[in-house]
Amino acid sequence: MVTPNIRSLLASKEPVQDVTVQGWVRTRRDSKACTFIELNDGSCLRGLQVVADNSLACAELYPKILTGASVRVTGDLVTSPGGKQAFEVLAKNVEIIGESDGTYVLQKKGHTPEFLRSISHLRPRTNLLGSVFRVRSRMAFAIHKFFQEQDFFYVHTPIITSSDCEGAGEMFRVTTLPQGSAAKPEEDFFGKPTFLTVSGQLQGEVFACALSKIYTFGPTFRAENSNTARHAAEFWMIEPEMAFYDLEADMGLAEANVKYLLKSLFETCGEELEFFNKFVDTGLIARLQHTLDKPFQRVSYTDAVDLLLKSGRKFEYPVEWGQNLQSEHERFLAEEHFQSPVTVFNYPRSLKPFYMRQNDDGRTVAAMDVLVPGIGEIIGGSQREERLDLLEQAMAAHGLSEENYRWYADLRRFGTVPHAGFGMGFERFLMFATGVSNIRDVIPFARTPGHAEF
RNA sequence: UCCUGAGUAGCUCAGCGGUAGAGCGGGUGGCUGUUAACCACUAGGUCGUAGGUUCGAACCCUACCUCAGGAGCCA
Repeated sequence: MVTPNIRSLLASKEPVQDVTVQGWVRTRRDSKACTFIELNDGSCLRGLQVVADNSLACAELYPKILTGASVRVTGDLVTSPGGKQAFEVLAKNVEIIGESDGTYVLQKKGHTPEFLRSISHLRPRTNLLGSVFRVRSRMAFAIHKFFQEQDFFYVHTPIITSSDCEGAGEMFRVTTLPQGSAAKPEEDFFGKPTFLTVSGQLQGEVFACALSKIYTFGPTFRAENSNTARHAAEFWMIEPEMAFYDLEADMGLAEANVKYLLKSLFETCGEELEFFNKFVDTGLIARLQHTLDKPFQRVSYTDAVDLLLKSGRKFEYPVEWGQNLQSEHERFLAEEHFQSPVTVFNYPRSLKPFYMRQNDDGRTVAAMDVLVPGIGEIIGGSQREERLDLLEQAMAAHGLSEENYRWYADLRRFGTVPHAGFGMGFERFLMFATGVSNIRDVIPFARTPGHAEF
């Protein structure tokens, strides 16, 4: 039996006879002649009010209908005399599918995100996490739409890899050898050391140099001991890679991508946005609207350093050409100076990985980072070095073996083309889109140092 | 990994050297087309763990554990 979800019932234009609805009880209130059940099935933020008269045969069950119980209700969808909802279901029968008892920890009062993290198996039933995960699903779909509408092909790059996307971070080892084994890597399952991927970029380049425009969208793993609200050991990344794109075109695509997603967010997640704006971050909708309406600011790394030096601001870390921009510097640029997302480009060569394209000045590479207020870096990308001789020099300078990266150099050896791409952290984007300030609350089951529950 | 702060009832918190508290949630009763319903009663706690100081410690000190915020690394 398939029953209509609450979302579709609440969208009804008129009363409907004989409906069956199923869901979980958020709360029950007794009245003299009837009981009121607030029913939610996760199909939307709002719940459906069920009114069950005490004269029904099922009335003896009412005391057992506690918060968290699952019930099946048959009745009529009628206009509600109460002020807080247009429709309600006047029950003819209420059936308990699964009971709940007084030990069910979710109350109708607010819970802290920290407590909800300790019950990851129940937290999707809350308004906050339910909203986050509905948004997550719709944004994932919008990402595919954005790229597919522009003739990008979705490529499934490997999860297990033997190549290190240098500069992306520490890797998790994948092995079938017993713990503490002294066996050589040649004796391992794959005959060589293998790892969980830190990026699909290098393999993405293979396909961009064949299908022209591709994207990957999948899980990524970093074994960094990072303990912050913005890092997870397992996260999802969107990585487009485009042949015949230069850095300018790359930056343009990154901006268009973010704006497309925000437009889709406003169109498909209105209720959730209102909820976040009310309970999570009161400046959220205004900030997203501003991001959508205004062009992203662009500034070269060199100009950004000048801006920081001339700001008259005292920073904890000194600003110096050739040094990484620190969090406080990025925050100053995005939150105070530009007060909007800002794309910083042309970073010092010494700060970046081997595959980024060297600029004519000899000291910078065609790299770019998109910084957004409140989160910091949300996108990192570059034009790739397409000139074989320069790529080989860079590999040598980074101490990479020619043999391991021969396949990568082959892309330049045979029909090389200018190409570029970027990576966007999906969870970072969701934090920006929802105002939720901890990455652990925008991913269903967070993996962070010391934590891999479920 | 470093710095800072916090751990008291199922949840959110008050108490900060002298008998362990409230609201919500649970139970019982009442009232009521209610909507974070309301009213009364009630059950529920080795005050994170282990040491120490003190006549006396939830409170002061030390170590450890856990969590949070910030930093580094990055997406």
